[in-house]
Amino acid sequence: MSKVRVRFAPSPTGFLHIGGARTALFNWLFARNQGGTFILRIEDTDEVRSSEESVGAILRGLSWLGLDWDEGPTAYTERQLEPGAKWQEDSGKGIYMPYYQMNAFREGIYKKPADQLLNEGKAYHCYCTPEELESMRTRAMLAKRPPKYDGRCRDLTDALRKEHEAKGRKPVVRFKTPVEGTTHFEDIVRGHVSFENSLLDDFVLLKTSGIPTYQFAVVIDDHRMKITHVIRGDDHLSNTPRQVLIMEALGWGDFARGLKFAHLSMILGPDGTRLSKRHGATSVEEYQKQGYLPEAMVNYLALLGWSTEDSQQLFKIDDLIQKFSLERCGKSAAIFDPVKLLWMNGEYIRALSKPELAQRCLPFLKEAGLAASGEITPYLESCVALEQEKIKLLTDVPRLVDFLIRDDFVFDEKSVEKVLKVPGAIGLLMEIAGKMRTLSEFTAASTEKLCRDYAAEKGLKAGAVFHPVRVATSGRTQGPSLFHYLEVLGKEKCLARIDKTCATLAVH
RNA sequence: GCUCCCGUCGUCUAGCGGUCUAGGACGCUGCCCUUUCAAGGCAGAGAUCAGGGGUUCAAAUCCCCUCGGGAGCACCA
Repeated sequence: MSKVRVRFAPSPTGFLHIGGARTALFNWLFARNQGGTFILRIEDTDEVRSSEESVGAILRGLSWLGLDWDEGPTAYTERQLEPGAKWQEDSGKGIYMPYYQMNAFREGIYKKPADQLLNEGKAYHCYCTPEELESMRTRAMLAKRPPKYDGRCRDLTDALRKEHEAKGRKPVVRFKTPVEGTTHFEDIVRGHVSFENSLLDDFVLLKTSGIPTYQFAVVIDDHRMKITHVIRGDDHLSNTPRQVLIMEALGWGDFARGLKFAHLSMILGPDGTRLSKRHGATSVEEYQKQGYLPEAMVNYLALLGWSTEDSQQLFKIDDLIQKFSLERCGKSAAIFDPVKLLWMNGEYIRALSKPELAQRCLPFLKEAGLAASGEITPYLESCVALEQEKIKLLTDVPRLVDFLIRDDFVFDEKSVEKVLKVPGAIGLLMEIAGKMRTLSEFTAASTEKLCRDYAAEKGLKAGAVFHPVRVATSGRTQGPSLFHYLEVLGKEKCLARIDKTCATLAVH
């Protein structure tokens, strides 16, 4: 049994979206589970839609998710792009370079097999213009027939060929699809799949520019890179017979028969249609910006179309790798549920150690101007820790800890109205402050005892003391555990805040 | 239009002929804990297994049909 080799082969025509990330993840999990090789290949043969920016976004997205590849372009983290430089200039890593298809094209990698098919009469030049093809298609549609190419250039005479050439027409290379027979292949998630060849038309292998089409490049590269399993979205299911046919025509029947496919179900938006921009965030980078943890995203994505027998929900990454299998991938499409992702993110945030959590929050704190020093101080770490169980998104943090860091926090009018602007509130606060001043140890335990004793002494409910203290020191009725944040704030600040509140209130 | 794929609680799913009066998770409801908000604990509502025919002593599980959803049919990938 040869070693597993899988690839994730995105086309750089946009950012890394949720569906692509899921495909990449399943490839990666399978490779890691099997002790195989995970390859990243950039399919940039679309001259007009491919972009430098997209390559960067894909590399960045994969890195963020922790999906490292064994062969492919140099990782984003190892190679920051200098201005003006191109990702494709990167030599990458691995023994089957290049991993950018346009680089392979420049090296003439696709020309040889195309010539072979041409010479053996398994492919031919087609001189039809886009206009001719278009009218062919509309006529077929009107006649209620499948919009297929009719094969008119299959047996072009030399004279006709010369005539086209004389007019300056550049040919494409078309594959001579067998008109009869059935093409079979094995799919790990779908089982045995077969298609009638008669349904397929003579599709294009090489464009007029000489650049290969997806169908052709994929076959050449999968063979070249000795891929053993093709794991991709099931939107490619009906492309598969074409690819198998090409392999057989090239004499790679053994390779074709050994190749295993796994067509993963699609991910849909909440309304059951294909996930798109109008469903909100669809790129993994947007989720990063919104404060999701990559490990939560990975865990959530793994559960979209894959499950264990006991429906386990939370997985440490090593656990996931160990339990993952293609056989347990489902066939039906799954709807992406942002609510469950959010829950899972909270789970992962709660599982983080305090220093780690603070570190993850740093970019968001900086952005909000709450990390003056630019790094995590012990004080900042304590502030974040106070809110840990409440955090669903890292972007929640600045809002949550703001009052602990800035002394000019704003008071919530409703809270002030309800809790402080009541008879006796100022007196109570001043007395509490007076007692606090005498405290030698200013801890959660000591301040709590102080407040409880005071309440008992005055015959008040504990809440009647706690709430004014909370609003006086934080500006609102909602927040972390009162005495714990008082301890973090420290005696001096607490007293200053209570005094200031009393002074302000007394004026009105 | 043609071809292919899919169809279990609102959602992700377990189930691979009897152990299913269909299990788990998110969400939802209630209760408990509690200084607030969360978190946590407990309980509950929620699926005649898309519908209809078969096969079988026995079907969510096997077969057929219908319906519904999705995908593909480019010199895009």
